[in-house]
Amino acid sequence: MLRFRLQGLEAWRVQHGEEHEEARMAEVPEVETITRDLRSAVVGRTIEHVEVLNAAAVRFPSPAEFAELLRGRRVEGAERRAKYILLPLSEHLLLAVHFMLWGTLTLTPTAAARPAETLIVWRLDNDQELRLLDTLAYARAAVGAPHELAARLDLDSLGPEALDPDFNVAVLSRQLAKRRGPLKTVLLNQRVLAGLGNRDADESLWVACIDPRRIPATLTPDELQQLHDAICTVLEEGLALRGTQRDLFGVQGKAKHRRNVFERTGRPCPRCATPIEHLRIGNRNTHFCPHCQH
DNA sequence: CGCTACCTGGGT
DNA sequence: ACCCAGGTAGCG
Repeated sequence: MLRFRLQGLEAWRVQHGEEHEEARMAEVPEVETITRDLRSAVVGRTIEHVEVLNAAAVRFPSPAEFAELLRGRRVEGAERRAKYILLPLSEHLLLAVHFMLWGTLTLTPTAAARPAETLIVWRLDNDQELRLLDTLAYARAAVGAPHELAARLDLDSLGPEALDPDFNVAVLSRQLAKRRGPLKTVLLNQRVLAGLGNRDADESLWVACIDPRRIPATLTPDELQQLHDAICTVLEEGLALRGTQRDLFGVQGKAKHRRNVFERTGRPCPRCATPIEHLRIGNRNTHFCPHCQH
C-alpha cells in the first residue's frame, strides 16, 4: 500500500517536473549534444579574440600562448572523443575542451552579460561568444598540434566509443576481459570503454539487471549481451532527448527525468518496487535495485 | 589498482 | 560548520 502510494507520488513529481535541482552533469549525451551544436553554429567561424578569465582552466600551453595561438584561427570541425570535445582549427591546430563534472559551453551575443562562473571566452567573427562555464571551475581547455595534443591528453589510450556503430558485444567482452575490480569501476574507466559517466553506468546496469559489484570476468555471454544493449539504449535515448542540461544555445534537454536508479535512493524500483539502494564503489556514488540486479 | 586533490555553491 | 558533487590526473 505504501509502495503503491509512493509510486503514484513519484509519477506525479516526474510529470510535473518537480525535481528542481539544476542539471549540470556532463556525461556523454550532454557532451555529444554540445558537439553537434558546435558543428552547426561554430564550425566555419573565425576566433577573433580569446580571454582567459581563470588561468587554471588552460591546461597547456600558458594562458597567454593559448590566447595568442587561437586568435585568427578558423574552426574547421567539431568532434568528440570520450568526454573531450575536439575542434580542429586552421593551420593544423587542435583545441580540446573537457567539462569535467559541471562544465558547459554557451554561445551568446558578445553583449550578453557574462556569468560569474565564466572561465574562458572565445569571441567569434559574428558578434557571438563561445564561453566555457563551470561553477566548480574544474573544466579545462588545451590547444596544440594534433599529435602533441593527443600525446599530452593520452587520447590514443581511450577505449572504443560506446556510441560508435561498430561497438558490439564482442568489443565489450574483449575490453572487459582484461580488467579486474568491480564492474561499475571498470565501466567508468574511459580506457576500457569511452562513453559512460556515473549516471549512465548506474542506469545501464539497472537496464541490464546486473549488480554493479560483479567482477567482469564472471559475466555470462547473455549478461554481456544485455549489458551491451543496455549501454547503447541508455546513451542513445539520452542523446535523442539532447541530454539533461542546457545545450549550446541554452535550450534545456529533455532527458532530465529519465532516471530509474541514479540519485533515487529509497525510492521504488520502476520494475519491482523494491527500494533503490546506495553504495560507494570505487569512491563513486552507486545506485541499484537489490532485487532485480544480480 | 585505489586513493587524493582539484574548486565552489548548495544542501544538511 | 560541515559535507558533498555527474571526472580526471597523478601519486604510491
